[in-house]
Amino acid sequence: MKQTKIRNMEEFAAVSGISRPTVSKYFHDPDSVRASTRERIERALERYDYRPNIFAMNQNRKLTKNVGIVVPYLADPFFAEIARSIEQRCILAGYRPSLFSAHGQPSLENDILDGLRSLKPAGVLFAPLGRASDRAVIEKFCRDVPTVIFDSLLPDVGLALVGSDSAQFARLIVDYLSRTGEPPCFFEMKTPVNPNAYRRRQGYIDAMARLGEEPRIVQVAGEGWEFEEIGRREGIRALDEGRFATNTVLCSNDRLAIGFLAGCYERKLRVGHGPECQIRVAGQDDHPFSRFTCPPLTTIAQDYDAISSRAVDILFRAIEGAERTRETLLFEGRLVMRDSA
Amino acid sequence: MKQTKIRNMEEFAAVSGISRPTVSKYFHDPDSVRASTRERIERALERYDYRPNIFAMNQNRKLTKNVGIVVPYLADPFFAEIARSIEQRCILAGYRPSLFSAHGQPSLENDILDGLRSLKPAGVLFAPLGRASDRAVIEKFCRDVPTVIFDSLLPDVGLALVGSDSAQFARLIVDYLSRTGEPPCFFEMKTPVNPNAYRRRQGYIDAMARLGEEPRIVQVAGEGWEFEEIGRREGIRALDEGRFATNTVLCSNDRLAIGFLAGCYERKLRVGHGPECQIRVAGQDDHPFSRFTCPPLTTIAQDYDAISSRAVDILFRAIEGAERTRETLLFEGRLVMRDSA
DNA sequence: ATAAATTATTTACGCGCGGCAAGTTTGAAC
DNA sequence: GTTCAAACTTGCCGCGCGTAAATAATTTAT
Repeated sequence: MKQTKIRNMEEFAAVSGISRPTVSKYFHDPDSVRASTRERIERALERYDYRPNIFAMNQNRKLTKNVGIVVPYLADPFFAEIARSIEQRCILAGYRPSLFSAHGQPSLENDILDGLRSLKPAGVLFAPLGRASDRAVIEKFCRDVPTVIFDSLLPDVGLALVGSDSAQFARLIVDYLSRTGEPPCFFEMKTPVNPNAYRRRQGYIDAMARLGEEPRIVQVAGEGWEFEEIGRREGIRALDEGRFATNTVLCSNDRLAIGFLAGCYERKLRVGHGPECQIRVAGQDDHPFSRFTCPPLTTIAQDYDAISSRAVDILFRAIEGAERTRETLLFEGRLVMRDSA
Repeated sequence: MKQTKIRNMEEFAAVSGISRPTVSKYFHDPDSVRASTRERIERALERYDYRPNIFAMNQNRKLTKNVGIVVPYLADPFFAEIARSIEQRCILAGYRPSLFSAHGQPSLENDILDGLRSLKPAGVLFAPLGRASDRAVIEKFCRDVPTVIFDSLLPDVGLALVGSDSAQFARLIVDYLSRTGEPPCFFEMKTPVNPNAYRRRQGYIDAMARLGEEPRIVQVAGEGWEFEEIGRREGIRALDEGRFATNTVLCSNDRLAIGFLAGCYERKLRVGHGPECQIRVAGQDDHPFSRFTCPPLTTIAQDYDAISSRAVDILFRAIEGAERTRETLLFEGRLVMRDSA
């Protein structure tokens, strides 16, 4: 690397022997210049440590390479994982992802969308808070910025909806639980933050109906995103009140199940499918921690990879011009049998 | 809000009846203009939906309002939580935080620091990967950009080091465990990713020495950031090989302990301090999930709030001009007694 | 070889704002 | 009413790059 400091594209163009507009074109898309030109630029790039000023670049570009990733709650390892996956894919595709978390707060979600606007993003991958989200704000945002919605599937917004097939999840786990023991009760929050929760409840009801079983839903109080604590505290309460009609509990999601397991432990209930066990517990999501609970949690694994890869794919296709009508993509889950049920 | 679209600061200055340079000054710091002027601008701000072009702003500003937050592994809820806390504080202070995770990969960490440069950040709050970090890269970065290091305290870099007092952590938990039962063995990875781990080991050795006890360190194999899996798998192996000389195990951190608890469960060991229990397990960190393990994990709570608030504080003081020598701030932990020990 | 198509270069301008310097107004203290 | 510093205005340049149009060079096709 030479000592001479390159201050701007002008100087870099000079040392590479190419005109500035062509160099600019190269940085926009390296394949848009002749191979010989590209080689000369890249040779200069190796000798001099130059990179375009990103602020000057984005100032006039019609379409930036910025991509926003917005999740509702980053302290949930599920979202951390999917955000990581999406982030990597964006980088591979040559974009600049920026990660944001609403931290469970609707007002923060609005602020994020608002701030995202000034980044002039080429597109956004957005998992909304859900029920608490400000529909009007999101609708307006999606009208202005190409947005793929994932996880929390708000109807009628964005380029596409990418998530999991709640009905299939429910069939899979309800069938399994019923086949191997008593049919499950469904444990959930009365007013869940996530619209998926409603689909999961309905999925449970339908799956039970298919088996000719009466649905047994146990709804508990609790607000916010501290699912584990709600699962533990309200799970204990429900256990004490004898609200579970069978010895099998299907939790609306893994975090609730993790809390519920802690509650079972506190009440000295043996959890699992062994002969000496008193209760079976299952979750949904395959949360990163669910294999380390005691006992390890039987659950339905979301297809992280498929969701992130398709969401990113759809966004970039849309950005690169392919007009398309709004589509909804639902991926199937996989039964992960562990010891809890 | 009026219909007239404001295209730039010039036009906004016109409708607010203030000159553009003064408006510019206002956006840089609202308190730097006269109260009456500020009021006129803010009235216009309510009527017209204008905000400065962030790219044009940052292009020429000597000091941007950008702040980088870099953590080693965002899928760890500990880092997600502390990142959240830091992020909020930055926003409150009027800065624009950008969050990055190295996802456990040193090359990605380097890329992040590299990319951060082009954001011209006013400052960076940085929790390095630790042992795997590229010292030379980090040193160079810290020379160019005001950086406060937290969590993973790499010596001799950055404006300041903010973290936890490992020696005090060890004294607290070792004293407690020894007072209430057998003195603890220390369970850790042989080649931990985090330099804190070395300090924790040393803290354990010193704390044992103070009590006149021989240190009993159980080191296990395992690379990377999947601590829970390492704790489970290698914990089982160590148990099977009878490597724990006492019935009490202090894990280097909570994630390892969470995995170790899963291993104990698999080996049907009763964990806790009750009379019928066979083994006691403790961790360090007060990981968000540690109160939902079975049994709930006894641990030492890191002072998240103090760490994030002081780190941010130091950074902003430094940015705003107060020259200071490098300082190291270590916060004490708090013993969190739960059922596991 | 020549014509036609593609790709580079030159030239010129604009983006939206920061920042400076010189002059003007404001408002509080005397 | 005067004084005077602080706050404001006017005018202008620069930042680093995008982009467009016209021209020139190169490649490909005929």
